[in-house]
Amino acid sequence: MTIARAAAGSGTPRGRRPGRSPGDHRERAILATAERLLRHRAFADISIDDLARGAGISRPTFYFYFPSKDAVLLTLLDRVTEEADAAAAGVLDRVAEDPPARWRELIRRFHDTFGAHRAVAVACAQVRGTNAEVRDLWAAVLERWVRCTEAAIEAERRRGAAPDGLPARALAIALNSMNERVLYATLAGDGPAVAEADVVDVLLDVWLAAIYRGAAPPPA
Amino acid sequence: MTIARAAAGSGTPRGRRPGRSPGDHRERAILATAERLLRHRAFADISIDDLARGAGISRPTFYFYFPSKDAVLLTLLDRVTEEADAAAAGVLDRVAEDPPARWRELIRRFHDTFGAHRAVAVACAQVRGTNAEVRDLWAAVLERWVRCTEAAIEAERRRGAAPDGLPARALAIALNSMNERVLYATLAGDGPAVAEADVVDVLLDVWLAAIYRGAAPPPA
DNA sequence: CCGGCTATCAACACCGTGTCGAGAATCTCG
DNA sequence: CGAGATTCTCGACACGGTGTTGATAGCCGG
Repeated sequence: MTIARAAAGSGTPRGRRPGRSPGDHRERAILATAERLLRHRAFADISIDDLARGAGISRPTFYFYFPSKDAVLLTLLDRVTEEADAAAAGVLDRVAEDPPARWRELIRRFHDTFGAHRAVAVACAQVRGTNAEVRDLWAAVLERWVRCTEAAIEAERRRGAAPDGLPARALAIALNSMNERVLYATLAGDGPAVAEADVVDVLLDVWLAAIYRGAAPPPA
Repeated sequence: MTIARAAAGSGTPRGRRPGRSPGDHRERAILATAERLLRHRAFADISIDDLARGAGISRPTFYFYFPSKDAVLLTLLDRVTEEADAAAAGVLDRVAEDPPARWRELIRRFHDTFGAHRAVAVACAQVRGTNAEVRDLWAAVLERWVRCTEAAIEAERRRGAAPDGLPARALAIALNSMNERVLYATLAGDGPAVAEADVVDVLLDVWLAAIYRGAAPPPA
């Protein structure tokens, strides 16, 4: 299964045609300001006024481009998850060629993508608690990844590389949830965390143990 | 290692002597109101006025008992984690007697405790993003559990029941993080989740695979 | 050159938080 | 008992952030 986006689109929020208009420039400026401020301040500590001023407009004008502060973050999240999807695309289709290397590649790419946008990732994790749209978007993204993982585990089982055991879906949920939480703790430095240099290998180790049960998986 | 609380105390917030005073009654009323309202509304949607009215006092009077809305939740969280600590206490000291049963018992007790107070648990998870005190308290609690897990894994390795591999601390962090996230998703019904009836066994399965690597652990 | 779309902002209404200062109720001890 | 401290209470206020309204300015096509 290849990761494919379900046209979550959400393109330009207001009724302007996409392309080269003065308003398009402003919209980008707001998004850039948000990502910039997020590097030094928590999302809750950034006001709409900060975003507007950073983009060189007044607060009411902000509302011409986005319906709320949360919508800005949602757009940012959408971009990042799109990037992560692209980075992960196809990796799992070739798991059998060299299982440990492929699984590692998958985990590493997620780590790299979210590491490159950690300000956005951290802000989304923080806001997910209070904002239903962010929560739902993230849930949908995670669901896609869970399904990919599930399909790959089942494929490994079919070719006899992985033993049966837990339902593939339950296992896929547990492993992806672990990755989310561990990666977040590492990137945000929040709570007990694994060192950033080790985190990919630690996660990989648990994935392989849970999927293959100690038996070294044979390449196809 | 037995779980022991580090006297996080935080007892009565204002300068009253603990015991049977009219103010003590009010304080309990506020806490009870918070836990009750949390069952039907998100924490962010509950105002200090709601809490005050629920406890039969005015908003300014609320501030006599708690410095903020978040402080109420913090007190609630402190209670629940205390309960979880008590439930988990000692279980890991006897892992070797019957490893699968003991590890399962540990996971099940956490599940039961947080399941019994899911409104508080869910609210804390949501607020952790924006409130440093809740985040820090939770981080400290998790750190204790990680250390217990770590010690138990090392003990299993010393007696030859578990093979060497990942540093015990890294493994303990990964597994506890997985539990936190998966349990939260299940209790809150947020995102891809394992059915509540299965969640303990799913988590246990990954723990055993990661710790013992497919080799059935011998009892002492 | 006019009607409609894009874009802008000052001013306003609203809501929740937290503080202040003035009290009432209760307790303590000479 | 009653004077002084302490516990407890709330009306009224100041503040800061959100989202809306209505008026206005540029711009582009017909």
